[in-house]
Amino acid sequence: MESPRFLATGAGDFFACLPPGATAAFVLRRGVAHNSPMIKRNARLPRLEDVAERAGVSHQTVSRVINNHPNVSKATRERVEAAIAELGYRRNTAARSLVTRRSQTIGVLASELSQYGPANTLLGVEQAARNAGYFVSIAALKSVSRESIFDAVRHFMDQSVDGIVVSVPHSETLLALADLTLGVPVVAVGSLGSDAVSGAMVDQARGAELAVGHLIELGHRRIGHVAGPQDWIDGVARAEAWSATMRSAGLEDDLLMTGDWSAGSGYEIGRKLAAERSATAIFVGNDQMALGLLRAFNEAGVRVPDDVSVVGFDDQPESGYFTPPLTTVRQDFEELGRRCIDLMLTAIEDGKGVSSTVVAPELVVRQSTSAPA
Amino acid sequence: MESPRFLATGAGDFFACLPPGATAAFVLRRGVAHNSPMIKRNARLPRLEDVAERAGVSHQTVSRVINNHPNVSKATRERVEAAIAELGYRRNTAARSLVTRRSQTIGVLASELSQYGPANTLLGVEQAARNAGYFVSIAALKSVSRESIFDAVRHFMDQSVDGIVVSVPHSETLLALADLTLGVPVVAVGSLGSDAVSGAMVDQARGAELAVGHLIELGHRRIGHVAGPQDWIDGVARAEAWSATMRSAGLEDDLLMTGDWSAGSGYEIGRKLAAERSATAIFVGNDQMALGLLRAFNEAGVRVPDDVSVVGFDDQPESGYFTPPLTTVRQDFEELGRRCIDLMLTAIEDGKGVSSTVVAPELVVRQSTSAPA
DNA sequence: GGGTACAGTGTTAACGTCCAGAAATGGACT
DNA sequence: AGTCCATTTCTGGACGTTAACACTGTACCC
Repeated sequence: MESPRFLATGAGDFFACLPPGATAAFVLRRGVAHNSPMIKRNARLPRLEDVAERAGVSHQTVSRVINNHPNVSKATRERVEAAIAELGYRRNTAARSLVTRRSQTIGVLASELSQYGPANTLLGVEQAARNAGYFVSIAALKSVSRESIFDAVRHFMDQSVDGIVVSVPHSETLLALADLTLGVPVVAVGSLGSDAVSGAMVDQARGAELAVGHLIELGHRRIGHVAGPQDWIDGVARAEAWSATMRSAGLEDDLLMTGDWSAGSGYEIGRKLAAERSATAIFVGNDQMALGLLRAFNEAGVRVPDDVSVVGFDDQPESGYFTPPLTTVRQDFEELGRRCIDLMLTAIEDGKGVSSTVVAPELVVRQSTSAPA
Repeated sequence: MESPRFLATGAGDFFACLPPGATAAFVLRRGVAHNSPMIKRNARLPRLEDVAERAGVSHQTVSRVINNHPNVSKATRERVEAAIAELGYRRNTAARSLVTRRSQTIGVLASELSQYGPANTLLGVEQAARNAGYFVSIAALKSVSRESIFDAVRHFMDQSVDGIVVSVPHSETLLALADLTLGVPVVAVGSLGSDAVSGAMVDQARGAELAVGHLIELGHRRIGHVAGPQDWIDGVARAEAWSATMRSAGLEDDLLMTGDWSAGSGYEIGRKLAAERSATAIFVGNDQMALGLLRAFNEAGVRVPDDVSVVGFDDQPESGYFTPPLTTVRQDFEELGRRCIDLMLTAIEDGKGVSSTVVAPELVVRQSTSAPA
């Protein structure tokens, strides 16, 4: 390695540009503008041809080795692998994707990322995708409009992603997507999808049923629901399941209010509820609105759970520390992400059609619910 | 357009494969496995050559148009632009990046994404990067270890990203990165960086000073601090600034406790504090731990703010709805992301060296603070 | 011994873009 | 008309990979 033709420190190392004998730390300390693009431009990474030369084979044979083709003799394979390790060769994604028309990238279209659910869904999706050897490109929407969705999709198509995961929790989004024929698989997460789009979701109906069932079992008869916005898939699903569960138990489903998921809207609704005192229990669409409710009740002197029971939805880490600790429905977002990528991979790799999968929720009973007075 | 050689519906449309006269929706409804990879393989998108043919120029001229080279006559440019629009041409990223050695992609290394701060930082970074015409690739770390950081960095290098944004809030991470010479710019977000890495951060010291200063002004003398973990950059910075502010006001800085950011740890510490009653005010490292504190105080009959004042840090959306509404320090994460991408772009495009930038925090006074009894 | 079969390898040609240099175009000036 | 220059346009490689096909040599069969 006296006069290397290209920059590579060997041993599979991708940290280039070290003068012989110097540690990486040394280089940084020297005050060299290591992050100037210069270095990158000067650097010439080893390519198939270089590996081939070193191993004494053709570049195609090297390609076979790195792609695990069967028709390579053991001896050759080992020689090539040694050469790869020595040179620290790494396959050039751009060249590969130019010729294969595959980018090994999955685009994730997300919104509401500052909320607990969507953020954790993203986490699960990213983990699963990277494990499967895919890159994850993200487009977060500040506001959900047809325009911004199309923008993001165009962005992804420019990148020629192999598939798009849509984690936008509005019903409208799915409709907007159904109008596109993209040429790549689309998987919705947090929705069952449609006849055209695969979907992975937590079973919202079952979750609501668990929550309302719990209240009914405790002996409540007047159970209200604070729904999320009705342009959200989850908002609708939970409201409908509340309604269905009430009716099948022979109870009235007339105490329906609608918030916007925020603690603020929960607070406003809570003030009204505290004044009316029409229900002995409230099933709230998410934990944040439940937090607002609790605050309003506390201010108005309504005791939870003695006067009114409250159940939330999500089980955020904080929910166990509300005043009082909140009974709620837990969603396993990581599992959700995993399922979603499973669907995506079968669609990309096996060319499978549309299908959906459902993750079971779980009721977590804490201290915000009890039998009615 | 009787027998198009490649699939494109014209009018800048990237939704391919429509038979003439059919709407996209129609195609989907037909039950065709639209998301099978088949369609993609069959599809042949227009390229420079196709546009050139249509406009009656050479492919190089088209290239000049899309890259805004000056030496193209107005007439030619218009003809080319028309052809581009008609064919719905979009530049092939892989081919471009193969030859330019630029991927137009920024890698974001993130962790703790389920927490408010990091999630919003990501949002800001993504927004700014996409606005600047970059793709955003994400690698989320489940656990922060040298191993997982190197994995993620290798992942990014395989993708040949043009730069890496590091949003991992542990001090250790920066150290791990300082040991690498990557050949691409690295910008830390949520840290000032080092002599080798640029950084953008919210001014934690100023934030803590605002919080503690507010309490001192109200007349408090015994002010405790519930710090975040001391392997977190923010945790250390806030604790140190609390200490410095106390001492420069001639007050003791001996009431220091350490939590782990969670409401749970805040609750535990809150129980101890409620028993001891050693402080008249507590500056808590983040809003979640403050929530735990409030709950512990409420259980123990300690009134906030009458008996003890509490200040948080972050200003999450819920914090205004705690019991009582929390006085806290707001961080503008979006602005933070913007600054971070600014640094990145100058590093990538102008080859500028290492620098850092600081975003000012803001004190939000609500009802959890008052003068001591 | 000539044929097939097939594992193992090499050769050549794409993929779609950008870059350098060459070539053409059109005035302005001799 | 011829020369020169500036502007505009074209031609011919790269870039690093994979795919298709061609070529060896060995094993095995009739």
